[in-house]
Amino acid sequence: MARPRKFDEEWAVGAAMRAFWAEGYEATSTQDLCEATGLGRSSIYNTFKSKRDLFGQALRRYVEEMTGRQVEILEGPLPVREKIRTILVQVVDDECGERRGCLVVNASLELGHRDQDVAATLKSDYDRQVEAIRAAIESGKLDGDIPPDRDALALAHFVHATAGGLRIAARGGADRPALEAVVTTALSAF
Amino acid sequence: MARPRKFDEEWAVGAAMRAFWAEGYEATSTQDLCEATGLGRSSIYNTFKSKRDLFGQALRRYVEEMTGRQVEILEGPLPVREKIRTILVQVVDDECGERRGCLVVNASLELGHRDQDVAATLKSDYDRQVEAIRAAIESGKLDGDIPPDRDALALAHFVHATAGGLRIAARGGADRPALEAVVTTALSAF
DNA sequence: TCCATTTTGGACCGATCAGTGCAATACCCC
DNA sequence: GGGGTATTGCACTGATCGGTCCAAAATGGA
Repeated sequence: MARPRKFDEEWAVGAAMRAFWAEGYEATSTQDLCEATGLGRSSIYNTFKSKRDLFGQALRRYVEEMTGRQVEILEGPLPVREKIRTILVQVVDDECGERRGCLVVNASLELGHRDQDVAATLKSDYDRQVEAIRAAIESGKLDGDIPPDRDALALAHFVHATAGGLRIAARGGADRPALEAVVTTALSAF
Repeated sequence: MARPRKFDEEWAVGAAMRAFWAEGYEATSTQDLCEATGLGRSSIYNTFKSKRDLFGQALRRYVEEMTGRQVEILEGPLPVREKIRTILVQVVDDECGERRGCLVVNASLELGHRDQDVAATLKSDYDRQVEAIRAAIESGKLDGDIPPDRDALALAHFVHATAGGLRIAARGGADRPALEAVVTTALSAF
């Protein structure tokens, strides 16, 4: 009936996600998006409503992948303290090694306060992460790994905040030993 | 000898600081800076080398004021746990109340990885903050408020990271009870 | 008062921004 | 193999970006 697409939309969202991830929203121009996806401007604007819309899809893709991976760990077989340690160490490795940062953290600061759609995505991802951590801690109580009087929800918020704090600290100049000290100290709160 | 300035340079840096603080570096245009400072473009470029240079001065002003205030608390008369609590609660109030955020956190993510001068300012501020916290904790050991076997430097990195984590969490949608839970939990690590 | 010197306002610069318009293209169905 | 249709490349838009230029204005010293 008509000329078919030369590209896969899902793949394009992934490529855009990596571009936004590396440079941030404002710093990624539509030209950058063309180069990252390999598409022309027309194809991008024909497929996505706007740069903002494409970012929204990229962000949703990101949280789905990343938080999904995190939930896998939290629902896995490790003792709960090891689950938490794994998550925090992953952040440290991320920031010290490939220095990729986190699209959610970047988006929270860059757009969270002025884009309703982004804010909603971030909030629901926040809730999902905290709930997964809380559930893992609760089950840790049943295993006897966590004292039953500890507030699981508070600990979950705490773990999540610690992960964010590690990322900020790394960006602010903290080196790996400093970050590892943060992880060790955070775990001592359990 | 020559025509005198109609404005105070220090005041202009302060006004620019507030503009960058509210909107971020990229999102604050030179036009915004003119309006915030009340100066014309010529005056700004005659006084400061560039937008980047003005930002550098604004950032240094910010860390001097903010970290100075924090050091005052840390060197004050409170018991050390109360010092830490005060600092963390101040972050919570900041984020929940006036929602001003923190220029250091914003700059870390926006410019820390691509501006040498900014990175150096951030790193030296990081070191200054951690050192002040560490010193407070050490003196807390002498007072018997902190067990002497705790690693003061690790705790200092931890406190600093927690403050950053609170800010990220707030931007990501965490409400006040969640942030207060983080503070309480963090203090339980002492 | 007038000169040397600096600041000031505002026009202006080339570059780049997000987004649009359109003609050429390439495909599927008949 | 032609006709209908969605996609594609690319030129183009108006706006805005950071930064420059220059003439007019304003001052203190002579």
